[in-house]
Amino acid sequence: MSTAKNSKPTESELEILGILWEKGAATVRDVHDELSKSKDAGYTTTLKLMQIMHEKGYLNRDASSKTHVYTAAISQESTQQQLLNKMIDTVFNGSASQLVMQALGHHTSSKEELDKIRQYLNDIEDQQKR
Amino acid sequence: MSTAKNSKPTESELEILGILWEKGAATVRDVHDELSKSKDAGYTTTLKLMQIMHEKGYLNRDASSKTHVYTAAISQESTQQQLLNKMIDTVFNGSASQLVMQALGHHTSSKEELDKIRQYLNDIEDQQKR
DNA sequence: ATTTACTTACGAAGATATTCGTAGATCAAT
DNA sequence: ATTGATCTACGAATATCTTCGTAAGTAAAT
Repeated sequence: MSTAKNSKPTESELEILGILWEKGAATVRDVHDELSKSKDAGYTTTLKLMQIMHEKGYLNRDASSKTHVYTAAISQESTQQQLLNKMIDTVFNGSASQLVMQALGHHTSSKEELDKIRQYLNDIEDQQKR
Repeated sequence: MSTAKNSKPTESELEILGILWEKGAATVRDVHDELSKSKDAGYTTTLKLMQIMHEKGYLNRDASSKTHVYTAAISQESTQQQLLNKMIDTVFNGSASQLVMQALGHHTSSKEELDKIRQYLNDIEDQQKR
């Protein structure tokens, strides 16, 4: 069986998922308008994509009114994890910490963010002790 | 202009790049044998892929002898960065630290690795002070 | 010189992702 | 009731990725 969880959204699908994760629920029009800010695509293109995503199980659809309302059917977190795992595996030789350092090295992070990560490291270590 | 640096290798291309990053230089045969351990593909498939990658500028080719010798034309680090940036952008709402924590949370890391990351955090902070 | 075992080049089929035109439904405003 | 705006459904064109068969070249072994 191939659930929505373990297959991999395409690039375009991720853009749409991103919008839905942010908005919660949205119509094709909502998504399309948002998408148009950064991209140039026809309305029916967005529609078609969202229909396909619904078929694949990535999106829920409320079709009770004429204008359908969509929500993401897969969580942002599980999708992030999915993609991270694959990336660690294929591009970072299986080393999560290598990925972490690379990510930190080229992004200016505020002191607050860095502290938050430190705190997180401590939490992990505590948890592993038990 | 679209240099090799800012476009994105496909899944199959990444597998080949991974092998070349590790081996340094290799023939199609070398790569194919390595690939065959985890995958099931014909020799000419690997050949074709590597030819295309050469056209795209991902690979260098030494064709001075009958059997050509390839090396990666794009560095592992820049490719990692490229993919990370895109991922942070599209899936992690632009927050590198969010990605970092997600990556750490679901991978058991040794104390040594965690310490290495702490050290890294300190280095970054030092650098940003100046 | 012929055979054998490789190699590259080429073209095309197959699979998947992306794009969009057109038709038909729905509904509000005239 | 007709018009106009907006929606979904559908099918098909286009683009991109992946796969592999076949031909032709090269070199070593017989």
